[in-house]
Amino acid sequence: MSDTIRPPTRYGQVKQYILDRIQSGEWEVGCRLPSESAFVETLGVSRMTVHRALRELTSEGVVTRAQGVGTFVSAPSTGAELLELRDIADDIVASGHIHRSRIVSLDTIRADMDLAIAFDQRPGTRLFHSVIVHYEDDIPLQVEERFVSPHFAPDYLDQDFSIAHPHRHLYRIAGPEEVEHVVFAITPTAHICDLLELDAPEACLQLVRRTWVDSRVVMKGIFTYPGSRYSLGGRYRP
Amino acid sequence: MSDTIRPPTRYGQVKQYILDRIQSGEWEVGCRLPSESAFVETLGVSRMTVHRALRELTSEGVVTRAQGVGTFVSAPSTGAELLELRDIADDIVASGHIHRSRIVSLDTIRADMDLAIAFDQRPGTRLFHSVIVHYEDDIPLQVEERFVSPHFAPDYLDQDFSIAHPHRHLYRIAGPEEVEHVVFAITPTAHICDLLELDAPEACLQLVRRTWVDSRVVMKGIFTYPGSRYSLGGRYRP
DNA sequence: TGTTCAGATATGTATATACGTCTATGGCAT
DNA sequence: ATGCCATAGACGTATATACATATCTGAACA
Repeated sequence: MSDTIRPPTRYGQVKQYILDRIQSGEWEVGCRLPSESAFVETLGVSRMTVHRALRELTSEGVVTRAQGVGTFVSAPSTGAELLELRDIADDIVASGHIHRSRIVSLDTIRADMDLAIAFDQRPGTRLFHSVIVHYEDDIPLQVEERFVSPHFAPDYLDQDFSIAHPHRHLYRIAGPEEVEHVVFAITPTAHICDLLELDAPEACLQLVRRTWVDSRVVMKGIFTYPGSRYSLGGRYRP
Repeated sequence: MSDTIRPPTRYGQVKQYILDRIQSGEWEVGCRLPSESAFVETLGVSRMTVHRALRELTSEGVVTRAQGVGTFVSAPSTGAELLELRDIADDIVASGHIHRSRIVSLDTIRADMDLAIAFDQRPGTRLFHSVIVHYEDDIPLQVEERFVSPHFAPDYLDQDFSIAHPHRHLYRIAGPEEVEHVVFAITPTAHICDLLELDAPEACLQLVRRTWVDSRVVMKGIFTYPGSRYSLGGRYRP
């Protein structure tokens, strides 16, 4: 229905040039893209123009970049990526609302290779896996988290639970596709209604809104965090 | 808990400078910000740095800009802004899924001043107000829309409904706060389960994901679209 | 009185250039 | 072999400059 029109701006054209080659399969997932300087020579535009195109593609989740390394084609979103987020409790408190929370389940798990890379730990390290219902005022929001913490004590289990700061969290949620600007909305599901034993399902209807503040995708098994001790090894095809 | 640290980059400092003044009330909602050139003289940075700071603040919903006009402080998000989006049906088809839809309700309403400005119409103009359930494959997603269309015929009501292209749509959804990258996720609610007379609520649990592609906020009563016949008049305080 | 048009202003884009920072690599000394 | 270090490569940021485009304003004009 909608023809793919040629973008009017040059950085838009560079974006389209890259998207076309990813779409056609010429540049596969995990494949290293030409460097910014190479694009400059190939396309005859300035490096700032290339940089802007690549920066936008990064924020759109199409490519992943690392300073000193290069640019790589991201894996297409499966809808269940691991995203690193700020603490939800802080967000709720900072926005002037009352925060409570209740732990539904809390276990420890052993990190597989993906989680180990994501957390910059060794495989087999014990991580916490929790399902927590956060309340913004009285509105419930179920969040599944995996995190690692040396300060965690199991007797928090029956108390109000506020996740301390220095931990790194990975929230498994619906993942990003190509977008410019982000809002994340969750409506409590029927499942949550049952979980909380709410007899008035209408109380669930009010939207609980949370906002991403850091949406960098941790590409499972493909990419490491900046500063990670893990080398990229031979995973990429240059 | 979290101290506000001074951003390391200059454009980050410019962003913080502006955010501080908005936070302190020195620059109120609707207030016109200094021009890029003015920031250059005041802060002693280059215009490109100011431009990048303002561009990011725009994508974060903090300010609204218009070429040839200026930069203005956006209204804080109430969580229910009017956003202009691309057609959901197109998104579903373009992503390779099967699209169906069902109209739950369809009425006409009279445009109030806000809607009139948003649609670039006169107040009192008849608009359509619809509640439609879109299906991505078999996953339901309820969407409330307001739109104006000369081509619309009421006998679409019992058919499959695919919204044609030239219409302008305004989706009332959870609105943006400060974010960099956007994902929108909706889980079908208990209300939707009732609406669709699903007896297996577990079928509702699967996430329906949609992605924003155009998230420009239409500031109600404050801003007009580029190209609108409506002048800005004296609404702003320079 | 209403219209047209030129100029001023503000943002949008593009380039060239420079420097900073991070990472990977390979050589050298231990 | 192991560790240290210099270097090259790649991305991140910042500036100065120029031109393009959209909007508003006010003066000239019919």
